[in-house]
Amino acid sequence: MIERIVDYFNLDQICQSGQCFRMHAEGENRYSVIAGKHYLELEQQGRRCYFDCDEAAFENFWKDYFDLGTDYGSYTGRVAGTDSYLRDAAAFGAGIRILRQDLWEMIVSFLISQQNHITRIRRCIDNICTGYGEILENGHGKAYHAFPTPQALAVLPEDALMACNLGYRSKYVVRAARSVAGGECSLATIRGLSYPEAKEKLLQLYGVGEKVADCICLYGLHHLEAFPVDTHIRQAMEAHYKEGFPMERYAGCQGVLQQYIFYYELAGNTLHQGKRAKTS
DNA sequence: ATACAGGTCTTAA
DNA sequence: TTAAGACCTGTA
Repeated sequence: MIERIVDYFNLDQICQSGQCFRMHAEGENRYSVIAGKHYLELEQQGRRCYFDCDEAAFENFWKDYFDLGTDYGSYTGRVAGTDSYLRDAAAFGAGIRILRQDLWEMIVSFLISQQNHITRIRRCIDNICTGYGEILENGHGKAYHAFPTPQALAVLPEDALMACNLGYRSKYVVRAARSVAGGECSLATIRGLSYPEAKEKLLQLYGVGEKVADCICLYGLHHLEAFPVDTHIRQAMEAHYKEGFPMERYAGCQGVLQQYIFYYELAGNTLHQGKRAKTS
């Protein structure tokens, strides 16, 4: 068990921020995460965070995964004092981090994310993992499934994943798997590219458009200049940035700010609706 | 009930 | 180059 004091780190916010679909709430302040072949349970009490793993696993994997070497105050500190909306959003989601997730997992996850609710995205991903992911065992003897490899999905018929409730996204995922397994799309190459180059490569995958490519760049390659624009961000832009979002001012960390805005729109609105539901 | 969800592709002008 | 339609399915 590793204990760390962490600022700008909030597991509940990270879990709900819509970037990781394999992090689950397990109980009061407890969460589990599966990433690659790794499994972790962790718990947070205020600034104290307890990672249920040994020193080596923490130092070699989880520290990087949660981007714990980065001071997020260096991002929030750049927000213009006059931009009260963005300051509110950054304060609201102050514990969010851009996780450093696996590229292949992000390609599949965000192919599935299109025209979909977060709750259902999670279920879809659970389904393909239990259906096609390697079975592993954590330190406590509990079984879990790794994310399916490109090879495991590449051999399926294009509509096979409709059984996992992917709907019309099934063919996107299977074709992406074939591109990667067949070598036309090299993950290793993409990892070495700049943001514009990586995005261009990703756009060649069937089913990957502007928005999904940006999500993959942001969460799977940690290109913080990627700024995915979805329906929520679009609405926020129309409401608060009619002249356009100041990309130049925030050059190099637009993606982090996008995440604050996204979470603020999503979780902020949910809270709002919750209040309304109670009074009506 | 029913519009819409962390969009993209296809087809038609 | 732009614009409408189709697409699976289940939440809100």
